[in-house]
Amino acid sequence: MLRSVKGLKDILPQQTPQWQHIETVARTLATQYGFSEIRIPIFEFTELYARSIGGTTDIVEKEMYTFLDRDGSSLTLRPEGTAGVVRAVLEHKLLDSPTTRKLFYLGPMFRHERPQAGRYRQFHQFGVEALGIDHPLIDVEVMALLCQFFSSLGLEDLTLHINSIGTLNDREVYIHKLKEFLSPILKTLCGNCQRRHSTNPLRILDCKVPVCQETTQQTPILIDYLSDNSRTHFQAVLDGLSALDIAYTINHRLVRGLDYYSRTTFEITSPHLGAQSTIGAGGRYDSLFQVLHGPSTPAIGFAVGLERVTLLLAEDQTTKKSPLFFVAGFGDTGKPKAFTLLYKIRQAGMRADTDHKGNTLKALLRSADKLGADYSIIVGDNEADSNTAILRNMQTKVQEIVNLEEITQRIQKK
RNA sequence: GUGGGUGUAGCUCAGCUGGUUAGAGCGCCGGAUUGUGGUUCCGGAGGUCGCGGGUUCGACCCCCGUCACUCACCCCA
Repeated sequence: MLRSVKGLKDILPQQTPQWQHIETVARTLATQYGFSEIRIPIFEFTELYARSIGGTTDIVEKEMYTFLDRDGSSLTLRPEGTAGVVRAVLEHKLLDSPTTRKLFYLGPMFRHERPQAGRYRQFHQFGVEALGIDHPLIDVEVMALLCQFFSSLGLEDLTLHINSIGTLNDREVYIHKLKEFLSPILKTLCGNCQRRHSTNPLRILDCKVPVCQETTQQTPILIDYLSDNSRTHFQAVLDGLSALDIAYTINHRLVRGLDYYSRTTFEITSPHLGAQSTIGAGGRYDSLFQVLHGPSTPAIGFAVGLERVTLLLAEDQTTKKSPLFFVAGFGDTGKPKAFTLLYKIRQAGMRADTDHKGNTLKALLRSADKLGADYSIIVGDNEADSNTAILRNMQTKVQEIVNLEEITQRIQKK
């Protein structure tokens, strides 16, 4: 049997109402907060991601779906949204208009990871990007939107973790201190962390190995090494969150994985998800524009993993649909008349269906029942001859005879 | 890339320490006379027991390999 590719999921008809709901909430809220939707390509030149995400990150090193185009250029399925948005913004000079500096997107991303609960090779993200605004209150706005998105969906028990990883300079100073502190006790750390010490020392902070957690209790704290600017900014963000009554936890270990982050970083976690507990995360990326040869532009954004959101949502997200009319036509004259009627009802904007195979009233009503019809419209030869139809309420079994010409008008009110 | 768990009907699962025709519930299809569904009753279809090899008189069951799914590590949304 042909199967789907590993790590890819079909979203089946039972689940699409839930997805539509999530997407509607995302679009509505983002719009309320002043963001406009942008739709960018699903693949880009590999260079874009290599440069923006960072050459030593796992994403770039081993998780990208990269392939050669016919002319030999290297293309990559987007592993995240920010890089593409920034590219599009630069390409179309969107920074020049105040109406196109706050953008949001919705769509699939691709990473070649080993699938796991809440982690897929094609997954969907809802993300926002606020560009060109340095003010700490935009950080607060973005986090407020993120929190409101989750609460609108009815998610509970979530924690907003926040930290500041400072500017590149701040971090250099800190990383130096950190390595200095860890050097003498390096042997006590796990093998992974011993390696990280030289490659990516910040990551040691969020190592889950107990020994490492223990020893890193005593390490210098990043926010103690922030420059005055970064520190003031961070404090203003925290004050802003408090002013809005948004609960947060300062998490000194929160260091984002992508190279382009700076200063404010945040993450929302749920205790109900197993190992992949982060459902949304983001932060500032003030230097990304320059990395991509654009003008120096402060920016902040977040991305939400939609599959993880669906895992937290109640299964029975039954969305109310408009009533379904089942047209039950049978007999030599009834059947054709019913088919025209079916078309007319649909043209009038109502939801209607039939069963072409059913030739007896019994079989047709059974089909109506299985399709979950609210009303059946019965057109047998008798009805066809008198130009009428029987309108049957499937729940109450109440029936009435309606003239064929008036039927669409008659049921419009149902 | 590394490790653990699982793999029997469309779905959820049963199948005793290896023993011959592999079962149940749900679902699906059909019937219970003449133009009225859901309930009930009756009947039916549907399975290379993931795949390949081995041990055995005999394997769904034991062994090896392989694939798939799944969870965890790594990392991330």
